Amino acid sequence: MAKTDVLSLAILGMLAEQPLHGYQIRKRLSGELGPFRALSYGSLYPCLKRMVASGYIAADDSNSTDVTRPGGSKRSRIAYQLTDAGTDRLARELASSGASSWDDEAFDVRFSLFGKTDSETRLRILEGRRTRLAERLEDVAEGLARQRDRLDAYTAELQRHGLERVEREVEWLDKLIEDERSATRGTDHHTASAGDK
Amino acid sequence: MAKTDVLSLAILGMLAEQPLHGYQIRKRLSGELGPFRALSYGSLYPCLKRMVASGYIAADDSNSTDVTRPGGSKRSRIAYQLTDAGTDRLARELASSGASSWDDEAFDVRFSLFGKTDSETRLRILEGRRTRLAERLEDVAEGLARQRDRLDAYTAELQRHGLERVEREVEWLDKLIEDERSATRGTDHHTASAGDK
DNA sequence: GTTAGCATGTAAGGAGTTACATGATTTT
DNA sequence: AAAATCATGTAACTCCTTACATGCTAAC
Repeated sequence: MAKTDVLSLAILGMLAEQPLHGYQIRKRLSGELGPFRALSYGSLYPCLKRMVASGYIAADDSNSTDVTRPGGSKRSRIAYQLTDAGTDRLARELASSGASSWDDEAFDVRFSLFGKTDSETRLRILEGRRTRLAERLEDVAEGLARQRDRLDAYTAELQRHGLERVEREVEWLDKLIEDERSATRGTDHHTASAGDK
Repeated sequence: MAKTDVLSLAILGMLAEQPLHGYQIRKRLSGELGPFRALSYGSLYPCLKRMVASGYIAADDSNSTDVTRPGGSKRSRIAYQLTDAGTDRLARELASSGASSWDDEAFDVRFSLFGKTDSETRLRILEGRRTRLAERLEDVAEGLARQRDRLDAYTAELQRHGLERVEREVEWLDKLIEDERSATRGTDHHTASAGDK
């Protein structure tokens, strides 16, 4: 288990704020995470089903308050909400930078949940992501050096642009890391910081 | 058919320069396209197989020049090269901005083949890509406006950063488009052009 | 002589998409 | 009353990765 697929984590985080039904989850997910992620229903509903089966969320199919029809089959709108197990699961997930939060997608989801994450973990994730990008940078630079001559102008430009993009993301991370550190110094530092490690 | 999967296009383009064997193709592919694409063998070899079956490439399993062994089974190193059909296919693919070249991945591959693409097609692809990104920009801006209040600081920052990234890519494309246009005016325009700039 | 890297492949499976199929509710 | 949009779901398929399985060749 523990193989937290990214989607279910995002859903857990979303349901922590309020119960939602599938259709709403999809819209928010699409909006919340950058210009990415158009997530299809064919992906979402089976995931919700699995999560119900695992006991992390409960389907509240109350067609409810208005039982005019004998068959009672209005059927639309199934609201999902976190169970206790789901709340636990989310808390555990949020506390550890567990199953690789460094991939592009996983990082975005983790980052969008930073509001519910403690500052130590935030820092760990930001630094992990930074390390990962720095490695990529090295790989590319190395690759470039090895085959420099064989590259036509367009391929070289593509490389340059890709490199630039990653460099900018590293700068972004550096800024965030710095902010995080100064915020920590200011506020919730509980153990004295004297020292070594 | 016609459903040009990206990988096979990249391979066609690569083999147009020289015959290569699978292992080499993979290394180049990994290097050539930005910091992306680590492409596994489990993906590559079946694709090569399909392409052989379709007649676009030929497998030259010559263990050849050195037939000391009676069984002749050295087996390593299968060089692939374009067939006539493959050359045709590549030419057709390169001439049309066919099956959506606007996705992130497809665009990168198409761009890396710009050296073999005529300038009209180059322009069409660059502009198509630009349009696609501008649309995304609109979608995000709209989404942002609609839910502005419900966003915590981190999610908002993620959005902002995503937006910035796309904006930069649009700028990059604008620069390329401009270059492409002025190059066209300068050189391969057969109606004269005494240039200013 | 053993490790590291070159070289080819297959099988199982994950994660998602498209297309389909259905029906309720709101807006025009 | 028609059209748009809300709402849920399934089945088939695509594309890719991981893990496995094999063997050659160069370097240390």
